[in-house]
Amino acid sequence: MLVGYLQRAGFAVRAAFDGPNGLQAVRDLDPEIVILDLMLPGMDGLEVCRQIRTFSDCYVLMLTARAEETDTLLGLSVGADDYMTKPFSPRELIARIGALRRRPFKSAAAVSPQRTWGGLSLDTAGREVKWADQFLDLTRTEFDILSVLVEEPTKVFTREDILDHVWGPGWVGDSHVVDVHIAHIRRKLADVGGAPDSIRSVRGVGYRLGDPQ
Amino acid sequence: MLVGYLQRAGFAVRAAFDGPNGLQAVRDLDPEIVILDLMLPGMDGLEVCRQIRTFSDCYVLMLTARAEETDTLLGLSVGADDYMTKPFSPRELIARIGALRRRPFKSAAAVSPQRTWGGLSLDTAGREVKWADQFLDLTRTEFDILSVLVEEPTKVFTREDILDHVWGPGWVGDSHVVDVHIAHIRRKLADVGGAPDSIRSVRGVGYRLGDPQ
DNA sequence: CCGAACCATCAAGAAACCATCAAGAATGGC
DNA sequence: GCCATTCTTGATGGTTTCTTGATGGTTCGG
Repeated sequence: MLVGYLQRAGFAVRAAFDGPNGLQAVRDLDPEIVILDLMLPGMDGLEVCRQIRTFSDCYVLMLTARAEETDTLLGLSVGADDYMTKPFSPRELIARIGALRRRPFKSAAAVSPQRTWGGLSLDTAGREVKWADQFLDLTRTEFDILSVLVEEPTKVFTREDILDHVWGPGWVGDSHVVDVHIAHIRRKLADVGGAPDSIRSVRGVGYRLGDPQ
Repeated sequence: MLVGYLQRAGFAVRAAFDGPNGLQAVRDLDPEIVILDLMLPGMDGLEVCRQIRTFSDCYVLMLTARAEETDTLLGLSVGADDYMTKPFSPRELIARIGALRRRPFKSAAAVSPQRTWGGLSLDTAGREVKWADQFLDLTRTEFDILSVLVEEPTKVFTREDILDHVWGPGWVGDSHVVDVHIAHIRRKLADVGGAPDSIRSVRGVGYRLGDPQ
């Protein structure tokens, strides 16, 4: 029945009637979307989904007869992208498929832009910094300074550059503050084993990141 | 009440107070959107929806008092495009209508039904939040804030970000309100055993969700 | 080799920030 | 119109973070 609807909606469809056959078909055809019934002969639908996820990033839409919460949670936890509870209308199925394909994110939505340089990596949206795999606990100003440096990792920034970016152009005060914050960042980096010259001083000019090793 | 909100949002609104009158109005006016309460005098909301579907393709948004699964499933199966559970915030309603109209395919599923992060899971249509398997009883604003955070769980949102999303860009007032609501959410989370840093404060910046364990 | 400029670090007071509580205002349900 | 819930504002206290000033070491030019 589903095959008919989907074909009429313009999709190329391949049906499989048990878990192992389905899995093989996914491997062979590398489809855009898999529609997977939770109740399958031969293999649990959840298991099939888990297996698919080991080699494919395609969209998986689960069908389940029972609306029990546990099912849906389980489904999502093994990597399904959406689920539907029977009975559903063909119209809704088509709509859901459309929604999946339009979804640019998937798990990628959760991944925010990261800048890395050498052992450093910082997530600007989440404001997290790591050296290798260790998180650094930086204050706001420390983080802001580091992100300025990382933005052009080979450039030397004067204290004024840094003040302009982090404090804003209107700020008045001693540019020596920058030194203090840099010292703090260095200290925290050292505490997690960061390279000693991750932040270099350029005498008479300012600061820049060290070359990555 | 709804009529007021919708009019202020720029919609032309026609209200009807029972099923038959509503149906007749839909026939007469051929509206773009129908907002339909499941609890209606004179005729069941589901029946009204089914009838509408016999002659119209307009968007149907169902309102339901209780978030019982059966209601929502039934609603979707008779051809509703989305549903909301009371109590919802007016801005949420406006947002949903906007989403409906922008949607090329019609279905509640275009908005992914559930968002989860760590032990948190929230159902955006039903406006229900759970930690593990416990429901949280959040107010509108609390729910709205949490859904903003969950939308990009690794991002730090400033208070202004949150105000813009939840209160709308025009709002004037102390951004300190956000703190208070966050405190309330935290309290309710703690009451059901939620992870202590489910919502992190990022000093000097704002708030974000904690990493899932 | 000496002095001046420069930088790193420390410490302490000042400022900013956040959590929480409480009370009045607003809102929506009946 | 009244009542209960929810929202907003204000005040307070404790904590973190920022800034400044002082001190001592280092580098570089003369």
